Amino acid sequence: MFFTIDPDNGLAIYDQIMRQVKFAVASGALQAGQRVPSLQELSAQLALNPNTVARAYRELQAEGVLEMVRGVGLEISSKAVKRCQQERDALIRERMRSVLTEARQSQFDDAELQRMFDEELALLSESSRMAASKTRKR
Amino acid sequence: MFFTIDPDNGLAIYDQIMRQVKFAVASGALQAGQRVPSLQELSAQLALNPNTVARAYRELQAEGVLEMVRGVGLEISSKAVKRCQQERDALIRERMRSVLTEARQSQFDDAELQRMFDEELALLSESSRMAASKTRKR
Amino acid sequence: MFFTIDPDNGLAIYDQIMRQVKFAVASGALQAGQRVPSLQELSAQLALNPNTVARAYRELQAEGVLEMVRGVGLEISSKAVKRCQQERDALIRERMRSVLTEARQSQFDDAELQRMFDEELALLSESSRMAASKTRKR
Amino acid sequence: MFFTIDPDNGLAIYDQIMRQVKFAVASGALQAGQRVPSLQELSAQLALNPNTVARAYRELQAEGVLEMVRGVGLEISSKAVKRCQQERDALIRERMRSVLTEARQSQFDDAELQRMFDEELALLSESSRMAASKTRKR
DNA sequence: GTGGTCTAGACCACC
DNA sequence: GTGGTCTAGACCACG
Repeated sequence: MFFTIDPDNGLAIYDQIMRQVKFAVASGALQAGQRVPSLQELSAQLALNPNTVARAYRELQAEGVLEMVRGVGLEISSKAVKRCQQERDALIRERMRSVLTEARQSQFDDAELQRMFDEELALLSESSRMAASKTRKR
Repeated sequence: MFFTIDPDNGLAIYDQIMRQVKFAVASGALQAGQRVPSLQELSAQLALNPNTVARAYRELQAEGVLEMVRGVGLEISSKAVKRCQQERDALIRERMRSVLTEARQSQFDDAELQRMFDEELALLSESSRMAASKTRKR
Repeated sequence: MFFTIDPDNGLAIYDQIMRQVKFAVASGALQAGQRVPSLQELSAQLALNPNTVARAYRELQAEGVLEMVRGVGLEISSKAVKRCQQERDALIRERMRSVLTEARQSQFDDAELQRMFDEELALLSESSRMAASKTRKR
Repeated sequence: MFFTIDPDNGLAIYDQIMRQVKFAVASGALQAGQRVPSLQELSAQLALNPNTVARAYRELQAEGVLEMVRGVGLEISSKAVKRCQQERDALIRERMRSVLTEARQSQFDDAELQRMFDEELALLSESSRMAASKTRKR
């Protein structure tokens, strides 16, 4: 498991950790029942204070994403997977709606929006293709 | 000028004011040279602490969107219009890109994304049509 | 609002604060919309670190008992009252059941239990009467 | 001897073991002089870390409930029975008092409390009757 | 003034 | 070894 933290992100660090855990669960990178890095491990790896990681984990427990196994550590709750996926999908749709709403208010018409959508999608595919070929070369 | 403020928006109130001013400039609702409501007027109208409005206006001055005219008040800078439009367009494109990026990372494929895009756009057109017809009836 | 904290209670201090807030809400001592003491006030009054109080308040927010009003403070959510009452009642009934269950397993019969119940209730009424008369004298 | 352990009980596992041993002594399920399962047996049976069982036994020895008999194992101390019973009774009375106190503070009046008491007792008798008839059928 | 976040480091209970 | 709790004190954003 690798997390990337950006302290200047606007989002609180504990929140970034929470999101990345949920995202990993939703995408299957973290399976139900799988252990999550210990407080000590993760705080060392990310060069953070253990309390910061502890807060993220504590709130993930409160949300039912993580479960504690005494003397062992924290692991992904089996009930969490579906919820994380739904949460992620709802989030994306919500953001899509918000972008389109704002664009419409700014007098963008459908054709312009479709063009912007296509351009960005193409750009994205391009860059992911490049990343993939880069990986292959390694 | 009518602004709508949502205190539970996550965004700071002063930021919401700034965005709405810039948005109004970009869309032509506020023209260059036009006066902006005074601190007292706006804070009273929005039931906000004058400090909050003051901060928004102060930062808009710093960005060159507003200009102080002695004995008159604050008005829209003539240089501001183009910049606000560019800013708005860049912002929307940026957000579109960010949504698509995140969606791709969540294993959405192009077809699904196009479908979601179309659905949300249709929904939006529908609701704006309804709003329009409602307005016509008044 | 007066809270009493016992550091050697077994329960975490932040938990004691949470319970007492919920209890005060359930019993009507704290009304919906009413402000709760600020972090600084309460931590000073209880001689606690502000972080400890902050955690209690943060989790009460997460549970929907408190709501933040920016620049003002935290206040009792209107939706919280009923939930706090139900929570309190369920808790008491649950504990009553647990005591009776354990007593039954220890071969107490109904008559003995009823006697113990009456004795303790009488004792309780006695002591509350004394407290009341003491208060009256002040 | 059958113990039931609930890892998510709030109570520490070693504490649950201690309570159940004392409870069995108080109720006569474990007689004075009777041997208690060995560390290995009990830890295997309950799927627990032997250290956990060891700690429970160690503290029960310190309290004088268990006695080490060389070459034999741990057995129930003869002095333990009365003390366990008293402890149990005091515990139950204490918990009854605590429930009633809290209920009173929550504005329950005597009639309500008596009703809750009767209901829960009836429920309990009901369920124990059902369990008994179930056992008879086997 | 309000709360929010983070760091640093302590002690504890449990396995 | 695991996480849980608390303290002390810093800095920031917001109103």
